[in-house]
Amino acid sequence: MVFAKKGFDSATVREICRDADVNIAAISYYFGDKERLYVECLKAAHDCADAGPESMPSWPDGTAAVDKLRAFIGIMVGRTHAPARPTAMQLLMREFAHPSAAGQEVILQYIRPKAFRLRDILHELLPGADPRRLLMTGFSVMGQILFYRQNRPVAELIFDKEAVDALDAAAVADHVTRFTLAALGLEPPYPLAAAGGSRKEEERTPESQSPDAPRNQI
Amino acid sequence: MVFAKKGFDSATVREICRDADVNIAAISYYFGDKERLYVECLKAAHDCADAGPESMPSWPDGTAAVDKLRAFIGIMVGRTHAPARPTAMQLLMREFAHPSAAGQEVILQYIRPKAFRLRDILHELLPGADPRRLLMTGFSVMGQILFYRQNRPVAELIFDKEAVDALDAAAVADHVTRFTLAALGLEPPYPLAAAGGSRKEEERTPESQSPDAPRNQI
DNA sequence: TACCCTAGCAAACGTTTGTTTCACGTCAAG
DNA sequence: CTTGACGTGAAACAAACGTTTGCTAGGGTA
Repeated sequence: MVFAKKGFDSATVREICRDADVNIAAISYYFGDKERLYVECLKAAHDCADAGPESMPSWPDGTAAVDKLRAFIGIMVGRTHAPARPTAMQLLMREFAHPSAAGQEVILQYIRPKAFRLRDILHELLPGADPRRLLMTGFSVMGQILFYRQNRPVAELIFDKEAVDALDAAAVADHVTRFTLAALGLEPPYPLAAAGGSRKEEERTPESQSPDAPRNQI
Repeated sequence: MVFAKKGFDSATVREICRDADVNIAAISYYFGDKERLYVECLKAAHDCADAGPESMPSWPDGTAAVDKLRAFIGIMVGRTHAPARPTAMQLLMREFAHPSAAGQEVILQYIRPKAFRLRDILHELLPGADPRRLLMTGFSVMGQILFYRQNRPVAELIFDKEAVDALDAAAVADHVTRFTLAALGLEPPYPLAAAGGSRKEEERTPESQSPDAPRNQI
């Protein structure tokens, strides 16, 4: 998708049509104009990013809050770090950074439930925390997760590209989970737990988490 | 600056010149073309963002690593959260998210020293940690800090705008510092240290408390 | 056959883009 | 006073933009 790579303004209808092998007039015919095509792309991207092998599960009643947080982080890292549809996620993230009036609603619909889900988990985890701290704690979790998507190009420039690329979804999810749980006092401090050497390097998940997923362009 | 608000492609030379009260031909006369003007803007933004009342200090020899981290976080939060030159920081962050070939060098020059500084501090703080974990820990710190700049629009959409705006630089810096130090086991766990007594259960959770409601279509 | 409607295409539309041109004003040096 | 370099503003430029137009098939209906 050209919109995902270049953004709304930089993407031209001619390039989009050349890429999709359709005639220029088709955009006007089917969508009306460029902006309405963009909105439809956003909706499609939202549907793509939201669907997947694992949606946000509704846990069994007895699930411990810590496990919920663990699962939440794992899913969110998987979604953003190695999404089934990279271009769809890229398009959403672009709107994320610079929301346009067109995509505001779509973004809200996509993000809001997850934000509330995280806050509910944290609230269950820290019953006594005031809302302000709850909010910032959620931001700390999401900030860690989103960093790898939003700042990866810069990180690869500054450090070794290979070292950054070696951080796969499983490693990142594990790190963020431990870091967060340790910060909340729900697990031993991070470096001490790691110094024991119990951490196995072999448990990385195979990167093809959905080998049969249709990978067509939006 | 029009570039900061709209990005390179969306900003037109006519709007830039109208905004700056100069003639269109002046751009060609002084800079050559639009792109070289953009590079000069980036350099100027870098100079603006780097200068300030407190540059990155060189601490006295005896400074404890914890205090260095505290100061680092405080400075970075202050720079990104309430920068002296908002538009300059906005322009840098735009390049940050979508680096162009033009601005790559400028960005590297601006960010790289700070990244290494943070890693040195963390290395001093955690002598035994392997590089991989050191890297991710630095990302966790920077992710928390950058979240408030890169995702503020979305956060304001999802939660109360006032609640998000109430998180000033000092509060964010304090939170990130405590969260990080607790995660590293260098301070007591965060919620315990903070649980002074604000035990208010009647916080405003806007109707998000429907655990298995069908509206949750994630 | 005659008619209508939809889908799709090439070409052209008017506008806006970044850039260039050129005449004019300024001012210090010769 | 003349000269020439410098800076500036209005206009013009080709190219590219999003959008519209007019036309051609093709299939269903009466």
